[in-house]
Amino acid sequence: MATMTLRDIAKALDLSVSTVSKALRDSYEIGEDTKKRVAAYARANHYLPNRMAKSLKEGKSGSIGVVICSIDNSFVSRMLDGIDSTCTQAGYDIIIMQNKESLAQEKACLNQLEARGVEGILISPSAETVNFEHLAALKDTGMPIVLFDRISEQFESYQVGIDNRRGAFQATQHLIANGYRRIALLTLSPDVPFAAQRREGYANALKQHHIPYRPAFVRTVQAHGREALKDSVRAHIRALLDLPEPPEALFAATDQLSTQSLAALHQLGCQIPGDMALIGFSNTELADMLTPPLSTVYQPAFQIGQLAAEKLIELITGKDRSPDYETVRLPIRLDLRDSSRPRFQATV
Amino acid sequence: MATMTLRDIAKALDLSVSTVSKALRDSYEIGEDTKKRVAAYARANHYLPNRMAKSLKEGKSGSIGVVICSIDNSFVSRMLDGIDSTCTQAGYDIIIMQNKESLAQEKACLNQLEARGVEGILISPSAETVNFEHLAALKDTGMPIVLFDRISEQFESYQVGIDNRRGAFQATQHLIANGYRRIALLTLSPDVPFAAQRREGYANALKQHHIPYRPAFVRTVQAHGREALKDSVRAHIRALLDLPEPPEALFAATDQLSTQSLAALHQLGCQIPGDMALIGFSNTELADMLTPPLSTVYQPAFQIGQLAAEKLIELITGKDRSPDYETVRLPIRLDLRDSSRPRFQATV
DNA sequence: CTGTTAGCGCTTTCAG
DNA sequence: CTGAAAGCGCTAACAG
Repeated sequence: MATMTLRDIAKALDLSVSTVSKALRDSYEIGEDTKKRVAAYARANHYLPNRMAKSLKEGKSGSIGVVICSIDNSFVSRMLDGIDSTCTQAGYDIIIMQNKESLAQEKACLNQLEARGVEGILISPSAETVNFEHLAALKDTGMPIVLFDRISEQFESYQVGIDNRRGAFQATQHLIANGYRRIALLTLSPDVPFAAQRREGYANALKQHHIPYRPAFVRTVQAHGREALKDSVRAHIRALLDLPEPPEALFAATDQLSTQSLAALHQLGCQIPGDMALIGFSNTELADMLTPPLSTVYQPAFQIGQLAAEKLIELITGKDRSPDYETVRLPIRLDLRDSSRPRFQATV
Repeated sequence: MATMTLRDIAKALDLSVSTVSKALRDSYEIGEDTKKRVAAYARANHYLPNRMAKSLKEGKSGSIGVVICSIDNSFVSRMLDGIDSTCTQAGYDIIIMQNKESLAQEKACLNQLEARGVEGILISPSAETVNFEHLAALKDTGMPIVLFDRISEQFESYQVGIDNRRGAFQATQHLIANGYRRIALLTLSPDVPFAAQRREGYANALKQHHIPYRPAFVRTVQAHGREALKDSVRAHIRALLDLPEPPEALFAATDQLSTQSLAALHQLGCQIPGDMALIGFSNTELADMLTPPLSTVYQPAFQIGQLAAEKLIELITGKDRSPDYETVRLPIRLDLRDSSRPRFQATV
């Protein structure tokens, strides 16, 4: 009773295996009555086709690999939800692997997925991934790949994310519009493509408003682990506050960085936005309820996941006939709240 | 160059397929030099064993199925991280499926996973899952199953979660200790096992302190979708506030319910804890930074995931020889903050 | 309309 | 020490 196979049901019904197979797949070359008998027996005995066998035979696994930095991240899990929703609908299931911001791990994930026979890969590269040779090699193998979230201009492929330059530009410009001129940036290494793009957006906004770019105001967080990152953020913020002329506002260029900045500022007894205004990339639904309500650059996470998955499925099923690669940049939304309220405005 | 098989390498090295297979698995019956040649060629040509074939042959897939309500939930994703960490270490990979709180979906997930040949299943049942026949049937098939998070006393199996009764008891008792007597409960239907347990804990605490149980104070949220849930929470809270004698404190018995309650109370212009104290089940790292800082019943999510996965792997590998089922109930931690600060105490 | 056959890539007896 | 052969469960020609 363990697992029922086509042969079992063929034997029971005194048919051949292939007849049963075809009957189950509703082939035109099988008689109605036979189909019914087979279907009835299968249902009654809870027959489940063995997908490993089917996959092996057909050379298709019906699954899609997804590589992300960490599943324990609200922004990421929102994207995963989007990915899952379109994949499930299309009949694919997904195998999720975490690179934990390590290039070595990322390669291991990719190998696993390839060995598993996934039909395509959705990947948001690790923070250590500064070149894309391993992905290029995989792509040359014929594996459909779509980059999402952490997109890169160095790598030719389909990509879905946001316009990082523009998002960072808008956030910085918003601070400027609200009267801040000494604006710090907390971000990741410029080796990380999306971080470099956000850095540019920040710099461009300053430039456009004739505000000098001060290297001391641009802080690069290298740490990745949960605790290490927390400590690093705190150290950077303390360093900013200790500057002879400290900044009046901070733009945190990452989801994690934003919430950790808020925490660190609290811990250091810093008034927001009185002592330091704050805006960050963040998708937390709790932004409204934070102290103070946190201004955020909101990314359409679910939609990014959906679109990336749709694109990948087009590639897999060969619906995509276009010769060129395409990068979809979804618009961000600026959710302005108290943490970046205009300078010198009376507190409500 | 697409995918290299054992046959390809056998042909290239003028060996037989079985020799190559054995060489790669370092069999004692293969000569050292042959092994080296094979290994070298395999590495040089980026040979990856086809896991579908291996799985089919061995009847083992090397994968574990995980069913959760929704991946887009910080508590869940934390547990998933725990699961993934132990599974990856043990060489299993995981296939995650969402039931979206629907029993029908849950069954579909289970079928999928079974067909995929997973070697065991970790499941946190949907809110609609009030009986466990489908799980029992699957278990009788020989499929190792471990319930996590949403554990049930109706279903005999290995389970890992928290002591819901005790957690709810402690939370309620804390409110009582802080001077609140009119305490409302916002929870899910008692048909949901863990919700029933929390309800009991709440009731027991009241009873032990000779506080009457008022049905009007116990609100059951039926909705599940993101928006529907939000609306439902708001409606319930409004109803509570509109009572002739409204409650002074609220205990929200779920992660989602807690944050939505906070949001709703804000929206309705209610002071916390002045007009209504609040404590909730929640794992958000942002609790400290909410307005006001939110008192929470903190569950060791990562550890729940880890333990459940460890147990499952023991079952799969047959290390578990104990005849009886076991339910591990991890202790919760009460993180007390301002939202449930003592009644009549001066605001800081 | 139904059955026979071959084979997906791999592991595993069983012979050489 | 190496190879030939069978078979995991399924599908897809190709025959009947």
